[in-house]
Amino acid sequence: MGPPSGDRRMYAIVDCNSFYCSAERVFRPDLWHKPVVVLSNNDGCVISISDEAKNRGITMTDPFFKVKDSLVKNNIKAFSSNYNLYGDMSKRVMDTLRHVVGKENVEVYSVDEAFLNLDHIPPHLLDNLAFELRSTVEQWTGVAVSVGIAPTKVLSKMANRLAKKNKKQSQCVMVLNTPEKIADALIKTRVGDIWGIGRQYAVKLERFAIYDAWQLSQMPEEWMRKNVGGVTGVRLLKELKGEPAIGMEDELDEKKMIATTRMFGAPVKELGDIKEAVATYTSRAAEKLRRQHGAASVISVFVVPKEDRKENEPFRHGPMQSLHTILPLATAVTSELIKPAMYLTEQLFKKGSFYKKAGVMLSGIVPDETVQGNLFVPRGQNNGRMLMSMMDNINFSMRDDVLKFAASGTARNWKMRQEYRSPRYTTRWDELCEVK
DNA sequence: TCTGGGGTCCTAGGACCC
DNA sequence: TCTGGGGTCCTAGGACCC
Repeated sequence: MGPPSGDRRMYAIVDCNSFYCSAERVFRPDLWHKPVVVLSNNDGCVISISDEAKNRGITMTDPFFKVKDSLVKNNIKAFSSNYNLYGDMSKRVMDTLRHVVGKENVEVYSVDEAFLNLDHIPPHLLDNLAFELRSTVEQWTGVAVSVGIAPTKVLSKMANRLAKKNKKQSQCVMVLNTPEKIADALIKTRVGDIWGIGRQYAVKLERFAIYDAWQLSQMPEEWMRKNVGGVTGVRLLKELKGEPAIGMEDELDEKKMIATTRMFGAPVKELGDIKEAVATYTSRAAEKLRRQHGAASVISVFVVPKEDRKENEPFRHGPMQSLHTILPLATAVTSELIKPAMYLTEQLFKKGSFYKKAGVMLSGIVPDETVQGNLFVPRGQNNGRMLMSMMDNINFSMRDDVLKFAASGTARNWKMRQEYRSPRYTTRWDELCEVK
C-alpha cells in the first residue's frame, strides 16, 4: 500500500567515497590525491581503493598477494584495515548528517552510508540541500561523500551510483525529481547494478533478455513475484516505478544474530590453537551481545577446513562445518558461553585436518532483563554480570584485549596478519597525529 | 604461501498436531 | 479397494546487502 496520492516522499542516500581510504588519508596530507588501498583482515584482499589507485588498474577484492608487485611499482600505499579509526570517522560523518537534517531523519545504513528522510523539504530546495550535505560533511570531517536523492530508496541508490560514476560532471550529487530524470536513470542502469539484484538474479534476468532497469520496471508484478524472490521482487518493482515500498527503518541496533569469525593467519592443525581462537571469538561476540543488553540462548561454532585446490579452478570457500547448542538459560556471561563453545569445537575437530577459519555465532537473542527463570537451573547464577561489565569497561578504554580469559591463550599461533596498519589516530592518545 | 567479516530477509519443506 | 486436510512451528539454505 503506497502512500495516498498527493503525499510526496523523498529519500536521500549519502555514501562516503572510498570510505576506508578517505579515513586513512584524513590524517595524512602527504597522501591527499595519491593512490591508496586498504586491505581486508589478514591482509587478504583489497577492500577499498582510492580513485587514483583505480586509475592504475587496481580493482576491489583483488587478492593482495597477486597485486603486491603492482602496488609497489605504481607507488600505491597499502594499509591494513583499522576499524577503530573507521568507526570513529563514521560517527563524525553521521553526527554531521544529523546536524543538517535532524537526527530523527537519519537512518544509518552501514559504516559509510545513511538514508535521509527528506519528505519535509520543499522540492525546489532539494538541489541546494544535496550540495550543502556534501560540503558540510567534507568541511567538518575531511571525508568526501556522494548524494543521491529520489522518491524511493532504490531510486536514490541508483542516483547516487550514477553521481559517483561521473564525479566531474555531477559534482557527486544527483537529484531524480522528475519522471524524465527517473526514466533516464533507469535506462542507464544495468540490472546487475540495481540495489537488490545480485549476481544470481542478474544472470537470470539477462537470460530473459532483461538488461536494464527500465526494462525490469515494465515487467508485470506477478512475473516479479514468481521470478525475482517473491515479495522481495514485488517491492523492488514498486520502488523502480517510484512508489515507495521500503520505508525508513527504526534505528534499533538490536541484532538477532551476532557473529565473530576470522580467517587464521596461516592454516592451523592443533586443537589447542583452534580452541584458543574460538574462545577469543566467543569473548568478542559476548561483548557485542552485552553492548546491546542481550542474552543468547543458542551458540554455534563453525570451522572451515583448508581445501585442496586444483590448478586453474576459480577460488571458492570450502564448506563450513558447524554445530550448535541450545543453552538451558539465555546468558551474556562469557564463561558460560565459552564452556559449550569449547565442547562444540572438540566435537568438530578432526585430527590431522588443517583449518583456515573458525567462528562463533550467538542467536536466540532476548533482552537481558527479561531472561526467564528455568526450573532446572539453580538460582543465583547471575554472579558473572558485575565482572563482565568491569571487563568491558577496561577493554573498551584500552582498546586492546588487556584483560582476557585464560582460554583465549597467550601464544596466538592463529592470529591474523596485520602488517600495514595505520596508527589509531582518533582513539589512542599515544598514536595521535603529530603536527610539526 | 597467500582470496574478508558481519549481517538480514524470505521460502520451501519437514515434523508435528488435531 | 480404499490411504485426509489444514494449520503451525522450526530449520536449512538461498538470496541479498555493505
